[in-house]
Amino acid sequence: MSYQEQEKYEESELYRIRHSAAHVMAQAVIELFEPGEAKFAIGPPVENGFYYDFDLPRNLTPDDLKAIEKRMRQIIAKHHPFEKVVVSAEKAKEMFEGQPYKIELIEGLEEGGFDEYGEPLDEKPEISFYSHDAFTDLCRGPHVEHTGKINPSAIKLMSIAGAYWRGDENKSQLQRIYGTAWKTSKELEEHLHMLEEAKKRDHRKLGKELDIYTFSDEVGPGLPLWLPNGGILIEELEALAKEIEHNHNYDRVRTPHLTKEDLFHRSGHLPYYAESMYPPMDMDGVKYYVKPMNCPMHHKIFDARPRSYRDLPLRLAEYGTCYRFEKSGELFGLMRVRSMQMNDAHIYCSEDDFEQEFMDVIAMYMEYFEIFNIEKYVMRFSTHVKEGLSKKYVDNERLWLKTEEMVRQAMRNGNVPFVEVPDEAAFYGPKVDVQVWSAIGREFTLATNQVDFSQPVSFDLAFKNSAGEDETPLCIHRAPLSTHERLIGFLIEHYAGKFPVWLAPEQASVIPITDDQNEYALEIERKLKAINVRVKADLGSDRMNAKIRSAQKMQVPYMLVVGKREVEENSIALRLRDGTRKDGTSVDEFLDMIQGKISTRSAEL
RNA sequence: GCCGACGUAGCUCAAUGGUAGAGCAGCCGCCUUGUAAGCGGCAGGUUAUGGGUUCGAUUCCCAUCGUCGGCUCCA
Repeated sequence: MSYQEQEKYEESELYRIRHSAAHVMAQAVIELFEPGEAKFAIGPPVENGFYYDFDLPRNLTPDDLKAIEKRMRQIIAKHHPFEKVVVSAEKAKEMFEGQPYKIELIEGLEEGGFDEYGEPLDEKPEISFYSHDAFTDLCRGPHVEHTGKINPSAIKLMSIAGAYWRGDENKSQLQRIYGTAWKTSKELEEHLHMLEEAKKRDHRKLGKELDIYTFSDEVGPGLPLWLPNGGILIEELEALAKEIEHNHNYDRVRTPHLTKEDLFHRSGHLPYYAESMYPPMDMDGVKYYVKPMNCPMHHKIFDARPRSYRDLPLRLAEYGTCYRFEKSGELFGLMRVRSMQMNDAHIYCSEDDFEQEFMDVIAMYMEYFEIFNIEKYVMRFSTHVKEGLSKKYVDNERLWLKTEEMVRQAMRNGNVPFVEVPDEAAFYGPKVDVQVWSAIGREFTLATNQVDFSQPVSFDLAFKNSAGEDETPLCIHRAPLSTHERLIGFLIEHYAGKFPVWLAPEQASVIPITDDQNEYALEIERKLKAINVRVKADLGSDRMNAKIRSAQKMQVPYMLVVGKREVEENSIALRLRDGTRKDGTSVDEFLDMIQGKISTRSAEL
């Protein structure tokens, strides 16, 4: 669901159904325990369903889930009406005695401060309850008229998960039950089918099947090993990035993986980012850290000699390898790893040049998105919050406000739609991220474009302006192609393994029908290799059908079937990955065609 | 890191308180084939690791490691 659609969803019938289903589920869960034993927290509708969080005397099991679902159907069958009452805060607290989470919510509402997610509210809301059958919940609604409006054959409890109260890892951990609810059983089935289909695109599954990457317990969690096919993807992506960056006047640099501790103190990574860094290693009493980001080293390159305004904007690019100590539970296939190569660059510019440089990066996003046919994404403008200053964010409110306004204006002037998200900035400045979704619906930041007003100061970076005075540059950190890891994880799912020809690890497979055509197949292989096509003649003892099948499974874009006829005609029977056949294609014609597809990075076969 | 589930051959999965079996992949042979699996054979596992219970553990228990579903966090 996009952010824009959220407003409409809250007014929909489906939203009321799901919200009501959450209440029914809560009743069923509470009934499993002695009165007062089960504490319940919140239970909102979410995309495709709902959840409810509980604090229970014991852990729920999958068998409980079945029992809860069964009980829900009984409650639904009784057509209990949902009734709303507005009450005073005192009365509300009285009624929820022994329910600490509810009391906390009521106190939040009473102060007019926060909603059920702990988000600040503009005005003091009324306190209302919704009741059905024997269950009453603090709730602002809305609900369906009665439980019978929930279709008992269109609901399903999906999973049990842990979740922190108010999303705060320092608070108690609750048990969350996720459910899905629809209007009809057909919609439910379609949803479940869609989840199955999504699993087939999961990059962890396809990455294995297509021999792209692997993990080894001995190497370590979150440290992917790229197989040859993955190596090809990386090289193609780097070639693309280098080409585009060349066109946008970037200079390429290279920096080491290790740095002395002091550099990261100066950059602010220590302490702001320390939690995500691998612990230091000690060399003769000096501490070294593996780098979680490339920026400090690029700053030193900027500072390698005195700079003039004539040097600016200075754009330093590097596919830098970084290491971040992500918490174990945060790892996720290729999308969230501990070693990564970033499509990194740092742009040093004057304030006057800022808008143009920032928007040039946004334009670069668009160039890439066109090449990859990426259409579903959201630009997120992440800003600081005052309370985070000196804790999560460098302590300079004036520059935060100033740079945030610069970004806001630049995005508006460029007519780029974005959503603004407070309290998600980098420690050194505001940023615009591109959010995408994995096949299984998990949200990820793909590209990023960040302003940094802090590090240039702490690194004493300066250039002589045209008046001959020292001026501090702004720094833009940007990664339009994300990291190889996350981008490739994303692309595997985006293409469902069917990479465009230019990216495909194996671009063509020559398939002789009998051994008599082996020589001819090798000749075609040679011709293709000569124009740098990744091709293999499949001379194995399998029958042609089996060879086609294995090429199909590896999503090879072109299968060149050659039999007696083709040898005589100096042609190929071309089969595209999508099943299209072009028999009698001349060899020269095919050479031209594949070369064209590759050189233009065509999305078409 | 936290809550929960899971961990059998390269892959997908089966079985059992008496030291495991299939399909695919691999290797060898036969077949010489016209657009998604030709046939036969061989080989492959200290059942993640380390303890414990037991006459006996892969199966039961504990710990560790890893993976997965979430939470937190993020490129």
